[in-house]
Amino acid sequence: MENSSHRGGQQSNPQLLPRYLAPAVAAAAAPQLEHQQTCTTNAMALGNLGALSCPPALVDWASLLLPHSPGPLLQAGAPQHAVAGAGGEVESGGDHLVAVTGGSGSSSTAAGDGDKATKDGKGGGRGKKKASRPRFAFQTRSETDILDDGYRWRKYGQKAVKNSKYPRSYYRCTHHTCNVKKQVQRLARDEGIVVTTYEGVHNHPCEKLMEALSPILKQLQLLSQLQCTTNQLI
DNA sequence: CGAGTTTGACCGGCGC
DNA sequence: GCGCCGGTCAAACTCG
Repeated sequence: MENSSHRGGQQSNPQLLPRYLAPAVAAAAAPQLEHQQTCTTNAMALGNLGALSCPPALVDWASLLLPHSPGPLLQAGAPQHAVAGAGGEVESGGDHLVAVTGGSGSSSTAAGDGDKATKDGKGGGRGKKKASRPRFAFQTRSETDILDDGYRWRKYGQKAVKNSKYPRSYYRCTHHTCNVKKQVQRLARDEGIVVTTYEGVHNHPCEKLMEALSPILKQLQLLSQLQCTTNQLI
């Protein structure tokens, strides 16, 4: 039906340049933002690289490649629209996006960190107990519902949501050891805005990001090696 | 044939 | 206790 645009697991968003970089940053940054914290404008702006005017110079790219690397990913920019709705609500912010996070909020997501515990029959582990996982929501102004954030997602459900003519889609990271989920929903009052909510922390590097950055990292390595040898010669 | 999507059903939480 | 609603499951289906 809808969402058929991302068949094959690859989501595409034509408006993003290195498309996977942008949301990947946001996604990777998500874990850094603990509950009830907010994102910086830059972090959010990264959600739409097409409109990104200043390069994310302060982004610690290397840390992005590490699933759990600590430290600030994005440091620039003053917080713009820090919306902290209780329960991880998302509010319309600037032109592009605004992030919000919240602990567990009203979500009844189960799946603590180890996936469904047991399956007692059909729908066994459903909605066990709310385990508060890091949640991170942001909005993007996009014509396509799906952001290509560099990770591979598998859709496992779609629901019509009350007070919204647009359904909410549920995705899970396809990485076997990773149980990060995300919800995608188009805003009812502004259909140009797509709200993406990430839940959980990827415990693996972003494939596309690695793929894209590896040549650059390689070059950097070579350069530093070269510099070392020249320093020794001098 | 494997991987991913669709979709109806199921289940638990929550408000009344 | 009941009904609503959101989140998840899983069979059926599609696609490469």
